[in-house]
Amino acid sequence: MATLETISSIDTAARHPIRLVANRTGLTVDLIRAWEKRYHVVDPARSDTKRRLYSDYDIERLRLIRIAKQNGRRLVDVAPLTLEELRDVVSEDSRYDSVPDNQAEVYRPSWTSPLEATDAQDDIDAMLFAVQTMDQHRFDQLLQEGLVKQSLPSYLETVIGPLLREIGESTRLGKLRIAHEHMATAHLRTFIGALRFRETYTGGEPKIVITTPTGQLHELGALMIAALVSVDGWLPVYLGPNTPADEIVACTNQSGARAVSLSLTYPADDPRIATELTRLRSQLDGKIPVFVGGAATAHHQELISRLGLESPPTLNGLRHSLNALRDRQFKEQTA
Amino acid sequence: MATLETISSIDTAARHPIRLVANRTGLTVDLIRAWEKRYHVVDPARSDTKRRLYSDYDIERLRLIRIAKQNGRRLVDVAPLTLEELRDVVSEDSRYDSVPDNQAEVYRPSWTSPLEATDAQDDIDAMLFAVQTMDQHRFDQLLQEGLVKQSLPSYLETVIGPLLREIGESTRLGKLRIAHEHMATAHLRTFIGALRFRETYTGGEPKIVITTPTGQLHELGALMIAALVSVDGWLPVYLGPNTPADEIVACTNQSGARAVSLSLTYPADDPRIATELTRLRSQLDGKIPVFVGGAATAHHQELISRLGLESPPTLNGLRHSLNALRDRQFKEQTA
DNA sequence: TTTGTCTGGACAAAACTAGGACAAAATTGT
DNA sequence: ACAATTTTGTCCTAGTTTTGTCCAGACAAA
Repeated sequence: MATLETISSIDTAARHPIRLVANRTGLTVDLIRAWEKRYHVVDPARSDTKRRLYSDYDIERLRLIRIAKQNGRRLVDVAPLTLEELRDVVSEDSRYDSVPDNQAEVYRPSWTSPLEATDAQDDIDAMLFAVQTMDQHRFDQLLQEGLVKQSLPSYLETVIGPLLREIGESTRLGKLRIAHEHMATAHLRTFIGALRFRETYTGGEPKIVITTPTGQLHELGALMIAALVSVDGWLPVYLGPNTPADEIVACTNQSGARAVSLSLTYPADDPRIATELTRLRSQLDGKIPVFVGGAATAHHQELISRLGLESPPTLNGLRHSLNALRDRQFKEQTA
Repeated sequence: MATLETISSIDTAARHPIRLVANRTGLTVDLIRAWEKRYHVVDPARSDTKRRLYSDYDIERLRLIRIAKQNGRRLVDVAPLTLEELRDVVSEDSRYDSVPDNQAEVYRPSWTSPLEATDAQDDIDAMLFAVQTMDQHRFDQLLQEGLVKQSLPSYLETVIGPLLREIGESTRLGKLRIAHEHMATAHLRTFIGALRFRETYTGGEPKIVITTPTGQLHELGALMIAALVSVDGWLPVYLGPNTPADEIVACTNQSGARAVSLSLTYPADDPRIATELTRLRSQLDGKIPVFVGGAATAHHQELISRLGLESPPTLNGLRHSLNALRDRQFKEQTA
């Protein structure tokens, strides 16, 4: 029923200029015309002065075809499909390439990684420059543009994470003022926070409580985790920074969360970290795993292993553990 | 969805000269006239000597049309639309502004609720209930829906502000746990932060530095101000909470801001407030006004008047002061 | 007087169209 | 594995339409 509604809500009469179509689909104007010329991907109506006029239906088609191409389909194959067939193709593809695991990382062709590496560093440098010149608009723009280039997980890992470290470092060395760091942090808080809303919720997702323990005031790491796990179908219960251990426990119980993730960054040697982690682990249901990550994790390795907490070395490691956990719990549930 | 003002709150009295309209919309005087001549985009009233006199309604229209053009719309298509239709068009386009990079097809729930004028307190109660039950999704939904019913300024004043106070109060009284408050705060941080990006940026806006002084860790008040002033055509330079006075000064100078706004909430009796405000006022160019607001402002009235800071009693008071300031400075500029 | 706005028209830049060229990337054949 | 072929994105030219800016002379406001 929902699909019927959706289909009927597409206006086949609305007429949009090619520029708008390019904006919405992410294709270039040239490309849209080329596709039409070669494969009759769409057949837009014309104005009385021969300008192309597209319907919502056309736009949806083009968007889907772009996605199908990204998934490796050839234009010749998808061009003649109807909208419904396109949807099927796209949703089928999306089932497979969602989670690139660590091994796939290793098998990457050699030419990609140096290219991406320099690319990412260029982006980061541009962002740092925008911060230094207090060009907020440019900063936001760069953040937004960078996201289009790659998947959210790799973007967080290769751009946002390093950017945060460089900003912190530069401020410590006096290359940036505190005001610059503040501005950048505030914008990143907004940007990363907004990422979570790109995902849809069905209501059946397993929950994970994400926060930082008492004394840890930097929330961006935790927020990145929240954005990250929602990609993989978890529903983050995000509590912001500085949450006491017993509040984490209460929240986990009330929400029925299946896991907890904590971010530790600064100060690394705060003695409260040890007491809070210990209390958390002792009060929390033993079946619920506690993940810790962040720059300060290294200072507490001994404690972490003694308490039986998990500290995946990379974001991808965390994703992997969570996916395994979700699948395992799902099996137990249905068994 | 991106409703910033509702019709009822827009003054239809025609009184603005064309220069001011150009200033506020980011269009040139010539262009406004050309649009009127060719497409009847607006039909301003005239003075007895045939000068064009624009209403707030006209200005809002022109702003929206300018945005629609940026999104790729043709003037011929948008010119005949009503303000309501324009809003729909613009908000629809803005949904596609950033091209989704993932392959999952996302169906957004279609338009759900009829806009009924409910009491603000009902909304707040519903939000509090969502917080108490840790129903994040519902909470976000309520925040979003509430915004549709009224203009952003009145929404902040009548709903978000009181909601914040009630959450703080309830937590203090033990009706809510700290975890609830944290969750609500984190979501509100994301929500209000995202509001700023609904505004367009022409490059000509006067800037205002917005933050909280050292020791004041609650940023939501400041963030509300940032969202608020951007409605009126200011560009907020938002620094987050806890910024030392000399950093505020440095930032104001580097960005060329024309005003500073500080939010004081908790703790109200922190002695650093006095020292930081004093230092700020003494180091800052005397021509740049400093606005202070927030729950803790009442505790420092004497200091504020002694230093010559401004503390408008309401958000609307702040808006008026800023609008007056902008128009005054604009006149000086062109004189 | 000086500055700003008015009308109407002229002009130039930007955007779109059609057709085709070209090179990089992907696929196929040997 | 290598070369030939096809596919695909980008770019170019030249003609048209759309859109932004500018100008001139008259009048109004400061």
